[in-house]
Amino acid sequence: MSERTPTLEDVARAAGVSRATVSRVVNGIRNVDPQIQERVRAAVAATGYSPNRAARSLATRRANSVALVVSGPGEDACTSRVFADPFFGRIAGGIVLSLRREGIHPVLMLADTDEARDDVLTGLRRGDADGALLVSTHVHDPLPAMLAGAGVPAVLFSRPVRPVEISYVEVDNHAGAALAADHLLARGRERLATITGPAGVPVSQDRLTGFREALARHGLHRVPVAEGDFTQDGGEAAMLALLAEHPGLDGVFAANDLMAQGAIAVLRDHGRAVPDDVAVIGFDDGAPAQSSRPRLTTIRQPVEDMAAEMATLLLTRLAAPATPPTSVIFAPTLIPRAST
Amino acid sequence: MSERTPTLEDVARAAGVSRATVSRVVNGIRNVDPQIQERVRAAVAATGYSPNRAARSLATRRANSVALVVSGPGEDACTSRVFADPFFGRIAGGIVLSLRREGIHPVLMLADTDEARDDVLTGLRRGDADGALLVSTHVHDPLPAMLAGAGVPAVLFSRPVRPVEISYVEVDNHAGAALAADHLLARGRERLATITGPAGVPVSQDRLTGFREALARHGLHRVPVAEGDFTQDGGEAAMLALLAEHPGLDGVFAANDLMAQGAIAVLRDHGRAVPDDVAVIGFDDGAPAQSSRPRLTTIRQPVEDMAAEMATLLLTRLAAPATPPTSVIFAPTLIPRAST
DNA sequence: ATGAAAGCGCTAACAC
DNA sequence: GTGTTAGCGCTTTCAT
Repeated sequence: MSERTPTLEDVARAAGVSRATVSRVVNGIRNVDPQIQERVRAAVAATGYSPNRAARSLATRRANSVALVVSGPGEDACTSRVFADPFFGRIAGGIVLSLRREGIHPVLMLADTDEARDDVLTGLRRGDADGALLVSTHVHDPLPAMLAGAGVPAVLFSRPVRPVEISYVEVDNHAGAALAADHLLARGRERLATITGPAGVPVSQDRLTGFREALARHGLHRVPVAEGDFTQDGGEAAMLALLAEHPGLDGVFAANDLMAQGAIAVLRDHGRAVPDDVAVIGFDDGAPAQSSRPRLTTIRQPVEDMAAEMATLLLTRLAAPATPPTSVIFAPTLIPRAST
Repeated sequence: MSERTPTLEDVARAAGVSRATVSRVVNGIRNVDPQIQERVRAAVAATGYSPNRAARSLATRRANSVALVVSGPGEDACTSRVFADPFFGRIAGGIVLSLRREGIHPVLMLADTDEARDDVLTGLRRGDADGALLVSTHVHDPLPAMLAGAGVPAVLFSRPVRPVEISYVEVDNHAGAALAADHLLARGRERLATITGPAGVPVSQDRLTGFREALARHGLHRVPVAEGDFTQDGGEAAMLALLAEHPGLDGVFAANDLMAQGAIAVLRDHGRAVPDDVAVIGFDDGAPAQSSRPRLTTIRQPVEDMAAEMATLLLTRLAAPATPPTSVIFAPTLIPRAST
């Protein structure tokens, strides 16, 4: 009838052994007589024992948890919108699923201001979590460097803008863009243009150069470029600019799906049928691509797999702290749909 | 040069007082001489002290953290998609922001299978987290009842299907639907129809009866109804059915934005201009509503505020465990855009 | 192979 | 007001 949750002590008493022995069994340490092991296991079941995290953490000096930190721009309105980005959702899902196999749950942190970043860093150094999985939407995010500097084990989604000694996962953006170029060309499109992400972001640059180089291999040089910002509105504006300069274009590669959607909307407004008059291809293959009209041909990033790999990389690093930073690059795939 | 993080003991020594006094100052407990308080504060700053969570939890028997549990259907593919739902993202954002003021970060848990639910419950009972914020996408989710039964403090987003003694926040769905009805009528639409969410879900039912009753007040009875499932595809199918039966309709209320988008796509495919021929209004006001073409008129749920309230309710309950379950209902607002 | 005992860093009675 | 002291529940040498 006691409300107290059972402790090691209780199990030990029930099994007629010492706390140390129970601890060994619970933690799967060898050198315990099989007979005793059995007795202890029975006692654990009988008492309904389950180890206390806090006590364990205190003794081992490990939190046994990792932080999932979202480092946004901090423009207030955007702050909570970061989470609403389906892209983040896919990452979170992949991470949760992967971490769960190890029985650990991520702690959600938001690093959207300098103060918040300091708090996150302080917490991590103090050991609130053993390491961090970082999703940065901020171009010049100082957090990766801060974490690396503080020696906090961390893994990024996407290569940092400035080289930092830190692990990360990334899709091969260059190859993905080439896939898009080849696909448009294979569809017989020749007057191509592209809508890029914000300049200065590695992802944008890689997709642009990948696209350009693939076209160059086919003798196409000087492709029209308009800069977007990865939002639908940005895509619309860029498409307008492109159309004004090159009314005869017949194929567009947008550096992400949202901008592709914006481009399609503008094209339709200007009487261009997609894909009959103009073919459009995006990048990501998130929910927007699958529900847009027409369904969007796109370059798929295996986001969930990448997120799972982030978790794996971090856990590996935690298990063997000497492991040097590692990066894993994933292959993109072409998903042909109705927009090309 | 020591790598050890400073402890209370270190601060106490530096300030020339006892651990207890430092603890009091750190925890803002009165009855400490202002002079000494000052000395302690200085020592804290000098040593760079920051309290150890595990030790504190062990001593207070409180984890000082809350769980954010997502209880999905467990159909594997859907599992990680739960997170990709922008709706969940908005909730998560609101919760993180609200919790942060208290210096606490939510622990993300996924309860998508019976086993996972048991694990979550076990962890919560053991005190891994002091309480739970539950977002359930599962219609007949057993978790709310499990939590209530185990006496775990919890707050739900949305009223549970079966009445359970548990706190929750909810938008006034009935009133929201009435807003939609009144708006369509005010726009001069008279041949109305509605696309509902899955039958059996309180949200669906409330929105349907709210819509019906508002129309009835204006003398309109027997409005055509088609059941959807809150997805865009479901909305498309429902719209097709509606159009087949009632080709002359001039206004549609979809129980959420995604279905409204599906409806718009189908209407366009069938040569109906929106809003000229048919006005469409949705519910939620998430990202889809703001980026669809035409921009979607919708009923806004203040999701972020609701999420923040969830956190507040839980923290209140944790501070005063005797507090009975409370529910807070939020007012929806009409957001007129281009689709009506 | 097992047990005894010393902490891990903090809080909370209780004494003064 | 402040200090002393006894744990919180677990891991981990160190003996045996």
